[in-house]
Amino acid sequence: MKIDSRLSSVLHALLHMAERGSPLTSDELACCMRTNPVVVRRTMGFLRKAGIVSSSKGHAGGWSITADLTQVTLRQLHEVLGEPAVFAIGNRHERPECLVEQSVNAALDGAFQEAEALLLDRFSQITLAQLAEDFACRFDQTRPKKD
Amino acid sequence: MKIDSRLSSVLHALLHMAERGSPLTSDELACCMRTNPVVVRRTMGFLRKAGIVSSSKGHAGGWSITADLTQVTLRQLHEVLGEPAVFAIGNRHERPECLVEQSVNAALDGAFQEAEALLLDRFSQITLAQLAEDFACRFDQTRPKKD
DNA sequence: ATTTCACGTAATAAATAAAGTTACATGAAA
DNA sequence: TTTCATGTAACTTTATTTATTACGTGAAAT
Repeated sequence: MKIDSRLSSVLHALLHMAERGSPLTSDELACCMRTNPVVVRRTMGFLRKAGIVSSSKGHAGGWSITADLTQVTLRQLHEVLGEPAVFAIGNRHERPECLVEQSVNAALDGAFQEAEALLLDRFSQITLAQLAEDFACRFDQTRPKKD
Repeated sequence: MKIDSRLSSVLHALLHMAERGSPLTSDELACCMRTNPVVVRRTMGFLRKAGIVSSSKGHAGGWSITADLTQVTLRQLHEVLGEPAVFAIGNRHERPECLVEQSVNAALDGAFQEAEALLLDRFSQITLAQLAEDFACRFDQTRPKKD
């Protein structure tokens, strides 16, 4: 199953942008995410439309964060990316005529909806600022002698 | 994203088999599941290896349930099918060197693990017998005049 | 016996969707 | 006016699931 890693990708990009003050180009982001600059532009375009980042052309251009890191949650980013399907498993037919299949779907849907609600709730409780702080801790731990 | 609907499929098949006393052929199952008999045999083969169903060749052959419907849970079936990946979204790289990406992964993994645990817990609480009963209710509701 | 039926399985093809790539237009700064 | 960087369309690649074809095995009916 090929999974959608765009949320992971944009988070990675956003944190790098938060670390660096000046704009990062699509090529730079593509390099640290091991992907292609066009893919970066395509994906970051969703965030631009949502006002989370801005892009500028020409010399010293690139991508910058415009939103407040404490206000952007993972859930918002998930929505901005078009709320892609969360699950890789699911019903064979969405609206079956067969009563047997309707029972099966009802049972599975109930479980999936609960799990998705939990996931989105967790996503809504994590902000970019928290991730940036977590990164700062990890970074400090790699330089234990700095006292 | 192409989702794995095998769990849905085998549940559908198992309930049809529970309704009917005699064995159902792969062609019959394929017909009601709108798929191919070879796909049915391939998927049901996992359940046969797990001792949930048996198959017989020749005239009047086909698939039968051997397990107790009250003992088979959706979680067991999920395991029998090889515990396929639950989520369609995930990390870009599983073990990144980049500290930024490690922070991102840690946050996402935590949420995913909680949601998966909830889903599997729900799955473990639903038995084939419960689904069969749910179907019986739906069936009765389509024949309200029967008294 | 032998014909029919149905599963078992390998090998291959088709379908699907994300990701990657190419190409070129737009616009800003040096 | 040259260089740099984004914006986007179109196309290709890649990975994976599902579907299909083909043939083998074995059980039951005639």
